[in-house]
Amino acid sequence: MTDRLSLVFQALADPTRRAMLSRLRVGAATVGELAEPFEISRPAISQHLKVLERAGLIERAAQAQWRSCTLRTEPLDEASEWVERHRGEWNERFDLLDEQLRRLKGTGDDRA
Amino acid sequence: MTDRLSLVFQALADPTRRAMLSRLRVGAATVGELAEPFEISRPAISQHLKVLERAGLIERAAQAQWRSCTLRTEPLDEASEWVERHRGEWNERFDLLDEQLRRLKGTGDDRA
DNA sequence: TCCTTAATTAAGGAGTTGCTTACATGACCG
DNA sequence: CGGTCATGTAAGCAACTCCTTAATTAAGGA
Repeated sequence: MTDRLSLVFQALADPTRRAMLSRLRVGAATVGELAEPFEISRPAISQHLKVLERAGLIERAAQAQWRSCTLRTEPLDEASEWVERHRGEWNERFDLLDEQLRRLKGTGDDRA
Repeated sequence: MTDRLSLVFQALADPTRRAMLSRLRVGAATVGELAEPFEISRPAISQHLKVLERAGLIERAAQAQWRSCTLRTEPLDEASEWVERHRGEWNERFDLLDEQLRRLKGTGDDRA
C-alpha cells in the first residue's frame, strides 16, 4: 500500500473522511470545525486528518493554536483517471472528451 | 464500512485488485488466469476476488470446474460521480459535460 | 503566572486485512 | 472407482484500522 493511488482510494474508503472532504469543498476549516458534525473524539478526527494528509488530499497550516485544513484535489485527478479508464465502453468517448478538455485547460499530462 | 461506495473505494485501494480489474477489462477470465501474473497463493487470490465481488465489481459464473469472472462497471459510476464532484473548479464544467453526455446517452440519473 | 482553548501524541483494545499452509469440494478423465 | 485439475474453505498470524481515554504541547487572555 505504498503507492499514492492506493493511499487515495483508501482515504476515500471511509464515510467520515469523505464527509470531511465534502465539507472542505466549501472552504478551509479548522480541526474543530471539521470535527463538529461527528460524534467521535478529537483524537479520532486527528487520525482521519493524518490519513487524508498522507494521501495528499489536505494541507494543514498552523495559525496560532488553530490548524487550518485546506482541500487539495490533485490526487483526485489520478483517481479519476483510473476510474474513468475502467468504466464501460462509452467512457472511452468520455475519456476522449476528458483529454480534449485537459488540453484546453493546458495541463498536458498524457496518461500511459 | 457498510455502504456500497466505501466498499468500492476499499476494493480499489489494493494494487493487486486494481490489476485484476484491468485484466478483466479485456474480457472474462478464470481464477487461474487472473492469478497467473501474481506471486501470491491461490487462496489469497480467492480472497481478493471475494472483496471485488462484495463491492459488485465482478460477477462469477461456474462452468464445470472453472469460475469465469467478468467485470461489472456500474459500481465505478458511483465512485466516478463522487470523485468528479470533488475535483477542482474547472471540473464543474466537466461535470456539466458529464451530465450532457449522460443525457445524450439516455441514462437520466440526476445526482443529489 | 495560571487557566482555558485547540490540537496532537501516547497507549491500548476490538475488529479487519492480507497473507500463509493444510484440507475440502467438485468436475472431468483414465 | 482413483487421480488430477480448478477452486474454495478453515485456521492462524502479523500488521493495520478505527476507536477510546489520558497525558502533552502550545498559544492567548486574565
